[in-house]
Amino acid sequence: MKLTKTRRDILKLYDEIDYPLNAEEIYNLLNREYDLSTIYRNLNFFEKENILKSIVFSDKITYYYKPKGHSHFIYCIRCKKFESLNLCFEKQYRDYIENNMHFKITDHILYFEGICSECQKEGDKNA
Amino acid sequence: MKLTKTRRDILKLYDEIDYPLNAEEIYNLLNREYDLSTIYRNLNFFEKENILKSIVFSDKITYYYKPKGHSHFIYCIRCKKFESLNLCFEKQYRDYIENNMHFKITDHILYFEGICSECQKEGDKNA
DNA sequence: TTTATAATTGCAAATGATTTGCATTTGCAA
DNA sequence: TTGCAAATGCAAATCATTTGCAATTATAAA
Repeated sequence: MKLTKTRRDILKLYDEIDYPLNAEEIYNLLNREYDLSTIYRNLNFFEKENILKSIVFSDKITYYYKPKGHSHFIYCIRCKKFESLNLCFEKQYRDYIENNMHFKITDHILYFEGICSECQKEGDKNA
Repeated sequence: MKLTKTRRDILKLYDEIDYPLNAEEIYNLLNREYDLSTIYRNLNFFEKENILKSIVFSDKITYYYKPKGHSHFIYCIRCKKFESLNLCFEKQYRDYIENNMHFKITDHILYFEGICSECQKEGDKNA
């Protein structure tokens, strides 16, 4: 892999940020210094290389995150922020699926959506 | 809600089919009798009315399914077919998230992707 | 260090799924 | 049966994402 400035900058972002980002957000976080298509190309590249993983939330936009351990998220549909979910029954699912359904699992996606505690307070005020 | 022929036909489809379908598939299953935009409008309508639920798999296309009990799926990335997953730790997740993270959950998505047992056999032959 | 070259970039234009405007049609309540 | 809001078909628009191409750049070999 050719380590270009664009790639270095994207990866640096993900050193600091452990929640999913979409292409537009990355484009802006890097001060629009690189072409959006270049961002897209690199995100695809990183996904192919298993450096990043993608996920689509209810807004139907693709987000990319750096997988670490069990990466599951809760997405606040009001403030659009993520929290990590540190609870995972993946092993139980995997055992069940592989043993009883004879499926060879390549990927799994789990996320929750809702309203975070902060936004619930806001809601009390505004509602 | 106005029960039009289009809507009746779409709902009839979902009486027989319990796995996710995308707009194009529904359009074809109904013999292209209705406009694609009408299909889309109705799928959106059904989702708003909580009659259908949508999910995006790795092909980045929106699929709609009729939720019944715990609707989780395993998607075969080779033959593009679905199987239902009858195992769900939703309650455990929900309790944890609501009690420890004080999130009010509105939705959750769980699915696995991989290669079904049939396609694994095919793979043996072709590979 | 310079050079060769394949990979990467920027820009503009294309794509594909999905949405929308508008004139016409259709369910359904009165 | 009629009136009207809601739903439809069609064409055009939109939005995220991808692609073609000529110019640039990172890296490995000389």
